[in-house]
Amino acid sequence: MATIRDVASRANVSVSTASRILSNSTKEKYAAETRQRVQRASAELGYRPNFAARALVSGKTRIIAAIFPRYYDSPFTALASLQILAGIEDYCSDSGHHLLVSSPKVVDGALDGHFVDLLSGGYLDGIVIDGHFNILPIMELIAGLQIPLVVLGTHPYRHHLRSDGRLGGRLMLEHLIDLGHRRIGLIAVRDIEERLRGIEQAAEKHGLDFGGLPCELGNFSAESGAAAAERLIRAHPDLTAIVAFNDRMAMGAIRRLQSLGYAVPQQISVVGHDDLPRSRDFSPPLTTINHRLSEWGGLAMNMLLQVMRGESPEAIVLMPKLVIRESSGAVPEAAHLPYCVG
Amino acid sequence: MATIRDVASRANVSVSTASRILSNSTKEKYAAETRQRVQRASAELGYRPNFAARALVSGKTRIIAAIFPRYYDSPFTALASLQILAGIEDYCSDSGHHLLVSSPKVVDGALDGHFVDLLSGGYLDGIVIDGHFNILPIMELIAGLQIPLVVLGTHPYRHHLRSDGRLGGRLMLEHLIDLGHRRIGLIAVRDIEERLRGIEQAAEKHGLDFGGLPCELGNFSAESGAAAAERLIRAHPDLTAIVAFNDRMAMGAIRRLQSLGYAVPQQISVVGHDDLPRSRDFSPPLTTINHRLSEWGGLAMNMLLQVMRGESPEAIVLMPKLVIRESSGAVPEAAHLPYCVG
DNA sequence: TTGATTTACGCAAACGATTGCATTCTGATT
DNA sequence: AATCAGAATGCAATCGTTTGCGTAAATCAA
Repeated sequence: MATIRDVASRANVSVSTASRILSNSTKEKYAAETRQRVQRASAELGYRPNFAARALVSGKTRIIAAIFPRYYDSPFTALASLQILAGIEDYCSDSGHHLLVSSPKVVDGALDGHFVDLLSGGYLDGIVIDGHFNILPIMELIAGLQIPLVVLGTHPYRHHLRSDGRLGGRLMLEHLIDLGHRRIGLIAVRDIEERLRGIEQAAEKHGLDFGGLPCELGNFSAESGAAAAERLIRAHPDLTAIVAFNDRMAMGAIRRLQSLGYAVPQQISVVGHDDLPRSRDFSPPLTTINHRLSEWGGLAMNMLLQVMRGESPEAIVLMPKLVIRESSGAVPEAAHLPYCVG
Repeated sequence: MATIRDVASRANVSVSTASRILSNSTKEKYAAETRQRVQRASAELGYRPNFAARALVSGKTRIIAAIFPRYYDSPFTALASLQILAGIEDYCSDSGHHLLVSSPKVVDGALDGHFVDLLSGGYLDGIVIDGHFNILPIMELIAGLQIPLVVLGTHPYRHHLRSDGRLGGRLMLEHLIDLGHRRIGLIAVRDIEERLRGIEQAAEKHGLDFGGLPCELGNFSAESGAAAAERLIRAHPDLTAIVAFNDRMAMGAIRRLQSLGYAVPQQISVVGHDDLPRSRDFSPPLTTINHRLSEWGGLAMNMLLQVMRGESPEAIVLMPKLVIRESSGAVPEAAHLPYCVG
């Protein structure tokens, strides 16, 4: 590979002259003729500055990392991660940066050496980290290194970006309430506190007894959703609607309900959460909550660039959107009978 | 950040001694006591070698790139890319490397400067590139740079890894033939040559007139699959099976067939291709071809490491697997009637 | 005792860029 | 003629490592 020395000697100038001309330094004046000679020599040799040398003197690598901590065994397998990643990548190259992805294993709060090397070795100019789970050990490490950082998710950090989880919960329940539902079952998941609080909020606002809502736990999977739905409907045959904490569980629930003979949404409505691509093609198409994931990457990257410039951007809290499709409908007439008769 | 100079002076040794001890150079002998002093100083200061300095002298960055060229506007949105990426990431950190992802835009065979910088600037120790589309311009650039490379897909390169597309096609059709189907429609896609050849091969082997198979074109989307299926069944009401070139089109086809009053698989069988995660949960669960994508990342990374060590590993051609589920079944009795009666 | 080895470590030159501080040159001004 | 300003360019230090080679001290063989 041609070095700047080669360019300089081919253009009959000193290395420093070549360097300044090639980096478009406007501070120094150079004769137009000299500029041309250097540019031409550079082009002829196909010169590309060596990135390591540059990084060494400037302290900048133009590399940005997207960190998706891995707690169980799964890396960034979730579709959400991919969407975010794609968004970041887009803006990354637009701003002249390269994107490095890392899924460090966090075992008992200890970070593996390889990952510490990445952060402490000066590889990175900036970081976007998925903070939907516990990232304390990583945050501490980064704090000591002063690397510009943006956190995605609920982790409290000055520069962060998240969706309003509580609003997400509220929208789900209020939608059902608006449709006339009162006997509503929950398929929840541990550690999704905000979403539950949103549901509580909506319940209280509309005079529903939150504590009295039947609730079963799932683990995100379709299978767990199916099982939970079956437990719910067996214990409470009068339910007219179910709120599932994610789309996969909602889909599992719907399939199970259907095979138990319930029509969705004619007899029972189901609303999900996350708006997976497939939720639109599901039958029936799923009513769900969209967290605008496709915007995250761009927004995060934009925020990070600001931090890197030394600015101090405000945290961003995105409003999720209710996506009404066909898995939710008005309360069936029969369901009103108990009220009419009793 | 502490430099090796700090470590050296704290341990009262020269920089070179510190360097050699810290990098576990076995060539030189050092007193056990000296070793300890250096190690301790390093630990106390939290020393981490500066990666740029290292890269500058060694010429190695320990960074590997996964390149997913972007032709239309979509980057690595496809689930397949994600699976592969996850696999690569896994093995990457195991071997002490970091993973950088890049989705260069290729416009009229021209590469953007930012991407050229990445390759020519010495950022990378190795590359895994998705070669399912035309990557000639990128390949040329890499060739001139001598960067160890592994190609994923059909691009002919010494070190490559791909799935046997022809076998994938054969398995689909043979499965249907085994079930007794003879009147089979195709929902194909342009530029997927091998898969079609596999189908042709299977047809001829079993005495079916390949040229006579009804065929409609789709564009990968569920919607296009639905439309193609409708055209097929209207033009050829006697079809008992449909081969779709991917799962999304297969699902679209099934939904459309169902809404047209056909039972799948009782009246008509449908087989897809790719084995998406959702295909298992579809109703009916899809019979499809699995290309073992989850193995790709690991295999590619392993091959790349060999190339980086100067070895010359053989190309790998993976055998896809037929996954039989419930969207395909035996030929309906009625379909045999024409043969019996005629 | 002397010369040859070995052991344990330090000196200093790379690697390829950037950049503060000269230095040279050309006119213009006094 | 001397001085000076500014334009155009070069010198050399620097970033933090690695590594070839040199060297002092200790050990050993004869």
